[in-house]
Amino acid sequence: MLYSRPCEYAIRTMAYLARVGPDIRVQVQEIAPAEGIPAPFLAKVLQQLAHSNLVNSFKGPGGGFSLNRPAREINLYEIFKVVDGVEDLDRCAVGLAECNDFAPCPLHDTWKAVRVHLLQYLKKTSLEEMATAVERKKELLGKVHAQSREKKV
Amino acid sequence: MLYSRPCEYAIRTMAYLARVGPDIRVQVQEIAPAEGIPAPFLAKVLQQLAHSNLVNSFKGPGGGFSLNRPAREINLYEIFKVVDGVEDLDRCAVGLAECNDFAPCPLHDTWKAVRVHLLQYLKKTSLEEMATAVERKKELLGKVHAQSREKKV
DNA sequence: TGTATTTAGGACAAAAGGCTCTTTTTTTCC
DNA sequence: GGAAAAAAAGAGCCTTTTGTCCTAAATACA
Repeated sequence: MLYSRPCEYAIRTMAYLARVGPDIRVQVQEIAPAEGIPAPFLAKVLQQLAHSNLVNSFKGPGGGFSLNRPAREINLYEIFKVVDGVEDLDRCAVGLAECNDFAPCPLHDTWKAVRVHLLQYLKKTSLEEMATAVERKKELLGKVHAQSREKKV
Repeated sequence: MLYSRPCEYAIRTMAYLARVGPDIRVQVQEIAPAEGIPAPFLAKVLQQLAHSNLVNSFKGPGGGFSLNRPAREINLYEIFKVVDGVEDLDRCAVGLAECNDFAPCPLHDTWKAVRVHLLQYLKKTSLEEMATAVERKKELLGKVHAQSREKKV
């Protein structure tokens, strides 16, 4: 509805990385089953995130992915922009060609307001907040996975 | 972004029918080029609208499609509901499973507000308003087509 | 009654999105 | 240096969406 499947996967995966902590390398094989995402497909998404410097990737034994910056400094809008692009949001909500502020469609102002609202929210919501919220939710749902990891730099 | 292509076509086509007036039969062959919609595909969409009793269809010479009710009494939500269905709107905006008011995702409240906002707008915007707005827009853009038609009942 | 016109409806085609598989490259560790 | 581990890269498949085509049915009108 709001964004594509790869983008949804990207957000959830980055929230996962945020939860395990900075500089912790996590492999596709761990994230995919934990988040219920097809592993080979997730690999593609992570590749894209790595190209955009949202995550770091490390090959070889002990390799994996980690956040490039602290979760606090990454907002959802960045992820959205990288994966889905932002062009569609400028389309007229009812698909009328050449819809703009000068010659608006009946939905124009409403849609514009909605759009601005959403974008602002995406921009001001950090991955850290997102991760916290997800964690809280999992606790509520009784789905806590205890996992131990080794810290690397 | 907001809704599917068939739905976009449906709204534009019904606005077209609203503009030509009640009880005027218009053929696919007229609407399609005027609105830049592939004719065979539009025929399908109109079929669907006819099944849902949003438009009347008439076969044979002098046939075509017309609105079933006055444009003032049709709102955009009805069209949206018939063509796209309304189920997707209930999904979590960030695709988190089991997102609900009890265990919300960070976007939950925002997305919910956006959704309500949009639905209300679709419900309160009539096809008549839509048609008027489109007409005004076309005038502004200097795209006025003069057309004469014969009125039938 | 016959013919032209127009929608109805089913089957098919193309494009896009989502997903998989295999091979290559890089890295670690022995 | 060699073996194993992990991501990178690219080719290919499946499903959904979008769009096309063809034949049948209904209607108006001569």
